[in-house]
Amino acid sequence: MNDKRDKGLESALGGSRPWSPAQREPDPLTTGPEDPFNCLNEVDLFADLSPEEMHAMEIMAPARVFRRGELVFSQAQPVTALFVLKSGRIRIFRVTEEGKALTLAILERGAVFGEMMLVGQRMYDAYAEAIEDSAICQLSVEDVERYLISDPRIAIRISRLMGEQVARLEERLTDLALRPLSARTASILISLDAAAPTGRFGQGRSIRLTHEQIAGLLGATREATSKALADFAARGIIRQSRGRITIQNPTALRAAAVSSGG
Amino acid sequence: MNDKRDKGLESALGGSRPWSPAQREPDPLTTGPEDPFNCLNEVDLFADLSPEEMHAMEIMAPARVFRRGELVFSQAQPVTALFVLKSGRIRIFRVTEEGKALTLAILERGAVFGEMMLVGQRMYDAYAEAIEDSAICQLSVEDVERYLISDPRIAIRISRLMGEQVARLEERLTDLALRPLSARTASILISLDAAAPTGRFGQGRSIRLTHEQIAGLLGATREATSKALADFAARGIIRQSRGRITIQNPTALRAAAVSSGG
DNA sequence: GCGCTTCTGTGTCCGTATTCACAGAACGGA
DNA sequence: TCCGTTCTGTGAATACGGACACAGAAGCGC
Repeated sequence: MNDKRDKGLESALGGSRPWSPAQREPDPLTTGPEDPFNCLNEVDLFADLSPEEMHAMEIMAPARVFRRGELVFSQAQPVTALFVLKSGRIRIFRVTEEGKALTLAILERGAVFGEMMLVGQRMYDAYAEAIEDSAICQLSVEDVERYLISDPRIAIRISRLMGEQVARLEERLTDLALRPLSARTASILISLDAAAPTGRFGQGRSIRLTHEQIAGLLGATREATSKALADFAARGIIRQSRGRITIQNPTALRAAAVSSGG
Repeated sequence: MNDKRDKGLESALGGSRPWSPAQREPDPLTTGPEDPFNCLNEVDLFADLSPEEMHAMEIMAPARVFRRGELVFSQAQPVTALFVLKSGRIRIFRVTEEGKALTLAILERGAVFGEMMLVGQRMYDAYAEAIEDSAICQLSVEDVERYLISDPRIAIRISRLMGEQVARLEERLTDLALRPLSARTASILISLDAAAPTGRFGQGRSIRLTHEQIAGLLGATREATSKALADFAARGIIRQSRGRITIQNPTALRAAAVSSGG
């Protein structure tokens, strides 16, 4: 039975894993402590803290680098900390016994995860994988309990955070239940675009995900997702290049998100 | 476009609505103020309040009766209060433009809803319908803000509540995305049974929902749901009578919930 | 008991999305 | 430049569930 699960996980991770090849990029991860983004700034959750408090927290939060493909947590290494994503991107996903996976979220820099711990929940069956090399700060459970949960300013932020999450999940659930794939694909492109890190300056926004990653978010197969995307591209609604999608015609995309008829 | 939406809602409510026929039951709703369940006891959210505080809140919470089929809130009458379900049952659901509905929850006595308001969210596209005659207390936004959000004891309960909700939603989302209908049906029977109000005394537990209501929770059609249930019944896993399901073989049901193969 | 309504059981047809199976394209590394 | 890997495109067969259409059963009101 454990074999089965492991096999499942392996395929959920995308088949044969290339843990091996060394990284190419100049590795902006190991920049010194003078990094402008010192874990806790830019994180909504801590927005109410004074600079001093922020600094105190930073000291408690050791950063660690995860290579692309590495698991930040899993069932084998369950969540014992609150994570803050300093750089890179993380994919949160769940896996069934059969080895199928659904991506719950793809997080960008500044995101907090492992938040379920904050509200007395376990992260059932959840995995977190670095889809790029990522630097992550961890706050231990003890520190979190001492400094965060007790702080009413933060407590209220936690509530809000959870509330947003509930709203997003309800939306996704109804979409999945009631809308055809093409419409869901359009919807997700819209929200991914909105969430996308504002490209360098001005526009140039683009969604940097592969079809497979998008499929994982949609709860659909890669092939079906590719088809939907190809269709949008053919209609000039989006433009694609390898691992990158740019929205050309937001209006048409919004229309495609509601009307079932393609 | 408004016509369309209204039509959609109507069918989501179950086709031709029987608002008309007067109720039959001896109406336990209009019992006097000495009702043992005075809105706020038995509600987790307020568990930390002292009897005096509880009493103070009760005074602020007028109860109202909703007849079966009535809408507690909708887009037309958006949420402006926190609701506490005193008796009866409420179905929370969402509707798409096309008039398809997904049930987010079916609430039993003691449940709190409209909680999104507590965390600064609107209830987008959400409706609440009484599926039985129900008595509901309402706490106005102002009171909620004054007495609940500011109270750290309650704030922490709110966080927990939202956390549970997130966990449930994530579970449902992955189920819907990755599991076949038969397995989802089994799963939902298990959780409905667990959540079912403990029948009179001892066991005798049973799920009091129609196939259509279950289908609404599953995000499937009534027919497909009926088939799955009929199959379970044929295999002796459950026993059905009109609007009521009893689990006969929990073990087999749990097995059916995981294995995709019938 | 009678009649209406709601609920449940099936049965057929059909459409969307999955599965499986390749082929070509893009990119990175040697 | 060549090679391997990862992505993307597409096609055929299949399956699961949806849509539609009834028929019988169970309650409820009268």
